Amino acid sequence: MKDLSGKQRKIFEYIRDFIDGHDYPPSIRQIQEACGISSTSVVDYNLRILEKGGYIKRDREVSRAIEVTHGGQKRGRIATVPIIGTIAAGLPIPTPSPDNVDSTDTIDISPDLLGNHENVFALRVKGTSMIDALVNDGDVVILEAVSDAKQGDMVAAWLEREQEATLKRFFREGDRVRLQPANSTMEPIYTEASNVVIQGRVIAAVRPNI
Amino acid sequence: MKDLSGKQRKIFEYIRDFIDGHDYPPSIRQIQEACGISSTSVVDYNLRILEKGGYIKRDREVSRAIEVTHGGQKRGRIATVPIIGTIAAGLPIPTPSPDNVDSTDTIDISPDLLGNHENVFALRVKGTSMIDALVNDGDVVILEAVSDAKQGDMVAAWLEREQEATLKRFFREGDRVRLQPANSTMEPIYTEASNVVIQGRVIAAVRPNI
DNA sequence: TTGACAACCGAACAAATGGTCTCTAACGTG
DNA sequence: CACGTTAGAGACCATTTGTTCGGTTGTCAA
Repeated sequence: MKDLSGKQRKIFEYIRDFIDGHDYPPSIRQIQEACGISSTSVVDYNLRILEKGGYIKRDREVSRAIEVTHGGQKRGRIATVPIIGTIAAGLPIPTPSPDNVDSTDTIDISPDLLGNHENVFALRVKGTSMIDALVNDGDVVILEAVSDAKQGDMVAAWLEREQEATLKRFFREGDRVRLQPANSTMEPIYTEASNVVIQGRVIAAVRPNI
Repeated sequence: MKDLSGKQRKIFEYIRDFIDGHDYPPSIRQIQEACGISSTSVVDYNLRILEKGGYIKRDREVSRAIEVTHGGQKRGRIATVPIIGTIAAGLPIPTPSPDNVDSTDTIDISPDLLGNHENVFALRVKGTSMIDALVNDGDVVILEAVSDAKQGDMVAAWLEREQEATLKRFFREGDRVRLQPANSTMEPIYTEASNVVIQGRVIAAVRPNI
């Protein structure tokens, strides 16, 4: 990155930022204007250098055909999941609503982490109360908003009588429910089906910045 | 997605695939050819419908200015991290080398999960032996290849005498080392510094497909 | 039958755009 | 100084490209 002149670095960063903002690359004349260059030939000249250095890739004769390839980062499809609140033992589990989904607090993940689930949201784990689900303070759990669960699903559930939130595997056994911790060395809890309100199905968990 | 004609869906999918392949959008005439349409005006006609339906966004008068916006998925920078092997108690921890990094087994994550670390690789967790690090069978841990650690870093370490891999927080205490599990209810282990080979620093963990 | 309308075709236009050519200026090297 | 290289300026050209306009076809309801 240090074998570039100031002008070249400026061009490179402009292209990168433009793509981030517009989802398509800038034209040569847009680069020219934005970087205060007086001729398209100068832009072309420097783009050749950038291409030779492996910073970008160009398809000749095709407009806006600039591809940024640097830093091991490519561009691809990402899913931006809103983090609508926190989950902790004593707090009710937030549910997605127009009030809290347009927040600026989001997490970007790969779409294949989502499968093809819809109504996906995320919760930040507060405290160590979910440790039997193998998630700790600061972790983020990705959930699908559902109110029913199949056998063995990992769910976020609210226990009415205990007034407590929990993450467990769900097993219906007659008119009772077994809630099994992810950590197999820990004991399950049993309760009546009417005491369990399912708020979402856990589809992934992310632990950032360890 | 069902209020689209066959032709419109074909156009939409072509645009999406083209962007995935080239990192810049196709021109109207490229869409025309690829979808077997006889006139550019038909493409324009259908693009207007797609835009009205919220599937794409267009900047008028600008070539290749098509932005795909659908399914909550946008496009952005992603980091593709190679999964170079598995980590389990009794197995040596793989280290990145040209032999095993160009594999097809990768995981896509958001770059801000990485910070600005370099030499990043990933390991798939096998078995439940890492459960005291709050990671379970099938989880993926993201590591930075380092051979030294600061106080409190979460590291992947190889214990020479025990011939065992482990994920723990690292604390140097004189000529001894304390390895502290992430689960604070579990007990640390103490050993000599010479018995510990640090293979990497854990920077994130992902639990897919719960 | 008529009219409205959606979908499409073919052609043409004007703007946008990439590339190239010539010419300068600065700089270092022998 | 002569020479080559690098960096840039300005003009120009040929495509590429988005857009528009008139016409056509098929469907369906009044």
